[in-house]
Amino acid sequence: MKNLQHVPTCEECLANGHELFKDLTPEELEIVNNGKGCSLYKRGNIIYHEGNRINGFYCVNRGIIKIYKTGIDGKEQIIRFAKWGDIIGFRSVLSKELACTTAKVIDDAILCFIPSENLFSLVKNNPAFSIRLMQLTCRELGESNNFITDIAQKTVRERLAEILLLLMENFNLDDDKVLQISLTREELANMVGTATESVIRLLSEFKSDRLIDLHGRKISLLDIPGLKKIASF
Amino acid sequence: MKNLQHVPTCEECLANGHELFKDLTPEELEIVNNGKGCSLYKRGNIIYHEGNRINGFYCVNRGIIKIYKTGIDGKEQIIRFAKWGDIIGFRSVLSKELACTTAKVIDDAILCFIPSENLFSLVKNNPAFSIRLMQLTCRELGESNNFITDIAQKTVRERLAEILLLLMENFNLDDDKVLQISLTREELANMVGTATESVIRLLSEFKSDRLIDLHGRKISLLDIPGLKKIASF
DNA sequence: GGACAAGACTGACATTTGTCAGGTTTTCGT
DNA sequence: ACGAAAACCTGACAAATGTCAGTCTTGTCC
Repeated sequence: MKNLQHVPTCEECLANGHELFKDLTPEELEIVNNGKGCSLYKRGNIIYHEGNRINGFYCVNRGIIKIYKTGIDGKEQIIRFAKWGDIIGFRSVLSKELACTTAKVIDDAILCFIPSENLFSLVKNNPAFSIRLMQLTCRELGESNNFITDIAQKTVRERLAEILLLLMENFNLDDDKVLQISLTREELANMVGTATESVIRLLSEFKSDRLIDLHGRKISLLDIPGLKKIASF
Repeated sequence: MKNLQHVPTCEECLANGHELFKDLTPEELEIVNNGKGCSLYKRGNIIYHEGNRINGFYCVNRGIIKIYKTGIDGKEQIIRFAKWGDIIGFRSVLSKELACTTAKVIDDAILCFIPSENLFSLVKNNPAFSIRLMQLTCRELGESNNFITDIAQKTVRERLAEILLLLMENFNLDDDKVLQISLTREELANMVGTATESVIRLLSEFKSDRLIDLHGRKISLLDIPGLKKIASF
């Protein structure tokens, strides 16, 4: 990957509200900052592959990454997205397993790689960091439990409405109510866990019911309460 | 819950191969052991309810607990089981969230409750414990990713075969190849994420294909390779 | 700007799975 | 051991969703 002209620093992210390293001493922060490697990734680049060993974790400085698992016949199941302030790759490092997901860039991104020795060193020397990291991991585990239950029990229609609302919460709408993340219909289907055509049909239906508007890949959410009702919140 | 005549000790579990407290000093182990409360739970007892605050976590000393989330119309989605050596309830403690699951006893159980102050104290003072707990949590997160992908992509038939094999791995077969966990058809359906009748029909089909045998609630796995083939391992 | 590939859309039809209803068997508690 | 409730089973039918094929539109690259 290309190297950067402006290398992001941990201090900048901290100043912008990044939380993971909030409890680090200045010395610890300097060690992490000096030990990291930051790279620019273009849309479509793979950060790490399912099945590979990862020797560190990544902080997302800009852009959007999709984290997915490849199932039957190579079909993707998107597990989640990562954006500024999120970290990826730590699960396999800490569990001492191979990566069980692939991370792919969907909006041009900058990621900072932090070697696993630095991660383990922080866990060993800074209990406040450990607690914060565990909090993050356990929240992700709770989200997974919700995800499992939704996929198992909700209809595709309910799920699509819910996914649109979750995307709104995570990535916001602009002034025209357009979702600030651009996904193919296939990617939406890979989040819902259904066939691409099912998503296309339901989006058309939502459009004709005036719940959303569609312009190419752009999706405007016109009726949030209506979508919430369908999503069975 | 009833109190016990024989109170299990942490030392006994350690001697039997329990791993979570493996890195504790003798002093730390004594504090945990003295601070815990052990109770007997009968089949059907609830250990903790979804939505409640939990002020500690539980070590399972004997018996089997099902961990489930309640979805639409009160339908359960079983997330996993816990048996001897497993811990439950730590996720909500560490994430500082309410419990997102319910834990219910399916085989009479003994559980030891460890207060959250002791958990946080260990994390603060024993980095090896922290690393071990994080490893455990991250492995569970990896399993969740698999679960999500399977539910989304596999047919109910594939999933049922897979669930039977997972139950075999976790709870073993006896000499007659009978699964050593007793579940209703509804519970199996709540693991697969499908209707009870679908499970019943598929079990009948597996039986007539000589993959399994059924005697009341007892399920014998007769053809492991056949089940693995169906499960798309 | 043009060409081509990828993605989006639609309809027809097939398959899978769920719901409902009724009857049978097993489990559980006394 | 008995009775009641829970669980299991089965068939018919409905609903949801997937697959396939063909056409149209958008995005990307030169």
